[in-house]
Amino acid sequence: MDLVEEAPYRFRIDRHDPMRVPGVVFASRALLPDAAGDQSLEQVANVATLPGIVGASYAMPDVHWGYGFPIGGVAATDLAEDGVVSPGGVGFDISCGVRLLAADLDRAELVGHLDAVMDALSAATPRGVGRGAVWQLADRAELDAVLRGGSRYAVERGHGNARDLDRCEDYGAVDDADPAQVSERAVQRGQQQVGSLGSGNHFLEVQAVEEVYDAQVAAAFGLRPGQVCVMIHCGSRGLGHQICTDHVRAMEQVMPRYGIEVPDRQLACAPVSSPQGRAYLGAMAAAANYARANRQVLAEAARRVFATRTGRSLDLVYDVSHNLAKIEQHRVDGATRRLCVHRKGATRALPPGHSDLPDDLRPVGQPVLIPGSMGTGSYVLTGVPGAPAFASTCHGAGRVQSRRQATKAVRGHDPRREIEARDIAVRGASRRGLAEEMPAAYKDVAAVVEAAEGAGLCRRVARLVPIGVVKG
DNA sequence: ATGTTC
Repeated sequence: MDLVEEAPYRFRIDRHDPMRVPGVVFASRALLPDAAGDQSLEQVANVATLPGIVGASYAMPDVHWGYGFPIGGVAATDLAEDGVVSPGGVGFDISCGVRLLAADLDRAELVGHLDAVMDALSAATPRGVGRGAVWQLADRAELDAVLRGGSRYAVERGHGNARDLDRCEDYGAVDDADPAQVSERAVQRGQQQVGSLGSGNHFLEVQAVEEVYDAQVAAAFGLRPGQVCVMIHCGSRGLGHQICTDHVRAMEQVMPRYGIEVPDRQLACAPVSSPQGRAYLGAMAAAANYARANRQVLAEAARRVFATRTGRSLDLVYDVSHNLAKIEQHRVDGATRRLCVHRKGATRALPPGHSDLPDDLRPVGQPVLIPGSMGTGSYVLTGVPGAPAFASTCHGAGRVQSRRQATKAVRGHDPRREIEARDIAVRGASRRGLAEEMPAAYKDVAAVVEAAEGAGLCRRVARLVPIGVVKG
């Protein structure tokens, strides 16, 4: 793959047939994927062949190999040019994302309570593959209410407060969810998982604000040095996974009908305006709302723990997804166009002044939440004006080892002890689960964030360090 | 990521 370094932290893959647009990779040279074990740059080029794609096929600094599209990829298609939507451009974990809560508590005040808080969070957070959830939905009708209403419905049912919704992307729910496009099997998988963490890289962490880069913006976000926070990273569980599976299959079957050819069958797609495109977007929106409700009720469970064990509250800083496609308006070549923006392992990063931000955040921009690898720290960023890639930035550290490689790499090591040796309390997680998530399996999140900022995608606001982690 | 291979 030929890369042209066209600016600091910016490489170009020149357009060649059948690409419709170039590829653009935002990264330092050191962060570029290793071609030997990772074909994500070929995937960037493959995505550039999609009908209706505009600008470029973009990759964030944490890019790595994924299903069809790279994880860390951003691609926008023009609705007026028969642009397509592709489930592979969203990923299996639809609306997987991050929620950050800030405690009215300083790190020093938590010291004596940490074990009790961690034990209580562990008990209050259903996790791992399979069942167990905070919220027992009454019936299918209530699941449909979750699919339509997301965090708004959760709050309506007592899981949180009205102010929470101002601090959620889309005020807690996306429009146009269509539960009728969610298969019976997806419904069955989703019925008993609202309020569950899942496994893999999903976690609930107690963290502390270690460093503030912009005091004014941090204060507007509700963050101060030394403050205790809770970060939750999870998604739409089996429901989102099943929806992705179902709609990839449906699109594979109809692509010839639309005359669409793609270089990888995992790029299955259909025009946004087609019945299959609309069906996917309706089901995807339902899964997005499910994921938001999931994070809302997990956060509420964490709040109850903090109230009981410390007497302190947890205020929502923000909740944002990093696996989603959205219909958005952007300026392209001097004209405003309606685009289907796919962000897969990429986070929306609205700049200051954006009309979709609530009043108190509009002057400073959207909080962007970046979880690091386990035990290494996380970042809070904000959007910047005039950024490339349709107001998007990175989503995390990004894998450099496959799960299999990571499992092999810990032979002869004790992963739990190595995390605890960093003064981080660990609750839950199998040996293999920890092995797959060890820092060595990931890029350095600090380098990823430096590259994202250097490329003009976002700006650093604060860095958080882990105190305790609850894992599946 | 995932009732970790319909």
